[in-house]
Amino acid sequence: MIDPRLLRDDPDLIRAAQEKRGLSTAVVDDALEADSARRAAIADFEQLRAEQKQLGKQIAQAQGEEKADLLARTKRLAADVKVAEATQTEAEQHWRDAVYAIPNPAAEESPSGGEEDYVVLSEHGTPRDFEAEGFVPRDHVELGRILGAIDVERGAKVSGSRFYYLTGAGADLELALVNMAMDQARAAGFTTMIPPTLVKPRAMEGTGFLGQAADDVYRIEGQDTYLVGTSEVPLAAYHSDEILDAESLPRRYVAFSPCFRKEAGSHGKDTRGIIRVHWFDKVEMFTYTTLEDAADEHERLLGWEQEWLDKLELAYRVIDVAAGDLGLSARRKFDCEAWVPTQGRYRELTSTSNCTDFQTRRLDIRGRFPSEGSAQPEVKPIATLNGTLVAIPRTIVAILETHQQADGSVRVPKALQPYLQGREVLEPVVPVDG
RNA sequence: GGAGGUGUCGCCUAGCCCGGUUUAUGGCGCCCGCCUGCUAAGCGGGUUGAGGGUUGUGCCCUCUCGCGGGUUCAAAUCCCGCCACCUCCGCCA
Repeated sequence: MIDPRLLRDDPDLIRAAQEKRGLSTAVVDDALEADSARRAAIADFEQLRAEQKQLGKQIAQAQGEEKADLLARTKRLAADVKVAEATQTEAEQHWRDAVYAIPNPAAEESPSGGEEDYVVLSEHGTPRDFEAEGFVPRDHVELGRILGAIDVERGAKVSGSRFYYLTGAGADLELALVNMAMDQARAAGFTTMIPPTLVKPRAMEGTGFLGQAADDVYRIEGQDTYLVGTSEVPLAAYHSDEILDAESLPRRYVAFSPCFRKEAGSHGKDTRGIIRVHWFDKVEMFTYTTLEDAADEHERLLGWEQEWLDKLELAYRVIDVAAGDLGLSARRKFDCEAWVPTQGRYRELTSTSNCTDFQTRRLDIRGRFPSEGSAQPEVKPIATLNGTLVAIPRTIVAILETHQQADGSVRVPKALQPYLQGREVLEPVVPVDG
């Protein structure tokens, strides 16, 4: 959630932020109204409650007639207290709903506008010119078939559309990528994690996935439990209700986990292959740090993503995602998009978001800081950030298509070879045409 | 899944049976000060978090004893439900 004090003190700032995302400012007025209603209700209840407690103390000491008299008075008061408390509870719920509807204001640097209004920050490597090389590139589905690496037909047979099997070299490729990613993160100081991927509503809501993104989330029938779409969820909720010592920051975690997405509203998009699927495995980086350090950490996460893509010898660009295309929690987001030869365009491979204190406020995660001038430490909000290291299917798509050769084989990037039993090339397992 | 037990302000712990000066006891740890040539010991004080009011920035108030209800003038304490952990049994990879 946004800082409620900021909303109260500078609502115009939040209104401007809503407009930058292309959203209505009505929610800001709703929230302001709910806030003053809430505060009035609190003052009301607290006054009555204080009175009740005072009388209660007197009753404990009073005797006889005096006691009976006090009891009669406070009995009426008790009813009022009950009503005031209910009013307060309701007002706080209203307020919470209103404030929760407001997304994290986008960073000043984030471009205004929607999905198409991103800004390209940099380009790396050169897309291969297959025409100059004299052959027509095969797409990843065809390459996956030739290499015995991807089986989408049987995936659909067993689980439905947007499911697949990784087989043989494909499965080997996933394990190699995961191990390589984990090694890189470990070397950078991340703590490796295998988190649970079924979570309670608190974790889902706390990370901002039950708002506008709720349609994309699998819920377990008959249970208040969800399948996560990213390990960001269990990694953020990991420290919920905790106060972290400032000296322990930044805390960096890297997790391997499956991810589940309904892909509601993407009917007909990317129906071929494994670009957009209901389940995939991912290695995700996650950082808890101070608000002051968050922007720098965001750059570092981007740096690790680029290091990763460089090692895979892919051509990619980095974009600054526009405000209207940010998730609920993000203040700023960078996507790394790799060139996919048969699509003739860049596709998102990794993504890193700075969520500042949006998630930590919802999940009650704070930092304990030594305060200047005072002996007592200070408890303050902290920031969370996340970044993909490797989302398996799309990375496999980019590797197969980018490093394919005319005979249907695929060259293995040098850095990946040690993780693939030293293989330099993935060879076809079926006869190849032309 | 069944039976029993436990859950207190960073950690440990008293209080619960028998509701009311409980402003939740004591210890450990941590912080500040005193003492001291230095360190330790000793002595004194402080130390959950959230929210509201006031702007006198220091003070006042409310909430917080696993969570949620209930009883009562009043709940850590009594009642109901839930959750987590421990022990035993059952089942299971």
